[in-house]
Amino acid sequence: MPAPLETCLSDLDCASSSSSSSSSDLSGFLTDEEDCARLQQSASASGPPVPAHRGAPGIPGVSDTPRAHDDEERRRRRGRARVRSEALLHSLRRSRRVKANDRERNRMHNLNAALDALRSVLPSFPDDTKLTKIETLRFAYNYIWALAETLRLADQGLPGGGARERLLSPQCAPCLPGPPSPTSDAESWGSGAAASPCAASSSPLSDPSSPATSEDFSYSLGDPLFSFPSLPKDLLRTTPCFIPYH
DNA sequence: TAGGCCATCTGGTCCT
DNA sequence: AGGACCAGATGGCCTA
Repeated sequence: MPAPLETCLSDLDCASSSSSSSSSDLSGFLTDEEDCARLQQSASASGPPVPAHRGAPGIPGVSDTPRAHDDEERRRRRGRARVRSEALLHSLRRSRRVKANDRERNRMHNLNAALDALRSVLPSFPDDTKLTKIETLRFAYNYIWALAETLRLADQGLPGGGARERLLSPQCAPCLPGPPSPTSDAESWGSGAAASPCAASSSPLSDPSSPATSEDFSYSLGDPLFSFPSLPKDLLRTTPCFIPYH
């Protein structure tokens, strides 16, 4: 357990003078434990604060007296100790900052790994373009919505229920990994558009019954279909995702 | 070359 | 008290 910074500081404040035993190894960064150990060693080696020169009453201080010489020496030591203390304090702060940077870097790496995992379960793009972070999030949002909508329609006894048309429309195409499997009910997929804001604003494929081609999936990454709607959260839960934002 | 995206650093704030 | 989280700043790389 590293000693608190305040402890080190208070120790340093008490160190008005210091022996030469505490070398200041400022090259490289020290651990907190090392820093505090050194700081405390420095403080303990210096002893209690040296009282100010009281001088003998009636005897004016003269610089070349032995007492005045001692005072001068103490002042010099105090100055050197302070320089060392500040350097070590800087080193201590630097050390903690480096550790925090390392943790932050690691945290961001974990976040990126999670984003990669998310990309891996999303439909891949025709041109293999790697989605940016924001695109990944928007795409995932849309994709989840499209899948949920498909399930909802299926639960309503509308197998497909026009879902294929909607989902394969230029606006919704990125929400699906590809055309339905050959074993799926092609007829049910091909007919009738469900009443949804998505369907209302989408234009179906020229031939909905045919497998979607890469051209069917053509879109630009900057397309508004990837946008989050700028709507309140509660509205987001019930509103299809394809609301452009500008 | 401007603009977008990204990684990293940094200091502040919140949480355990 | 220390770590997690967050947002701003900065600089590098890439592309239209």
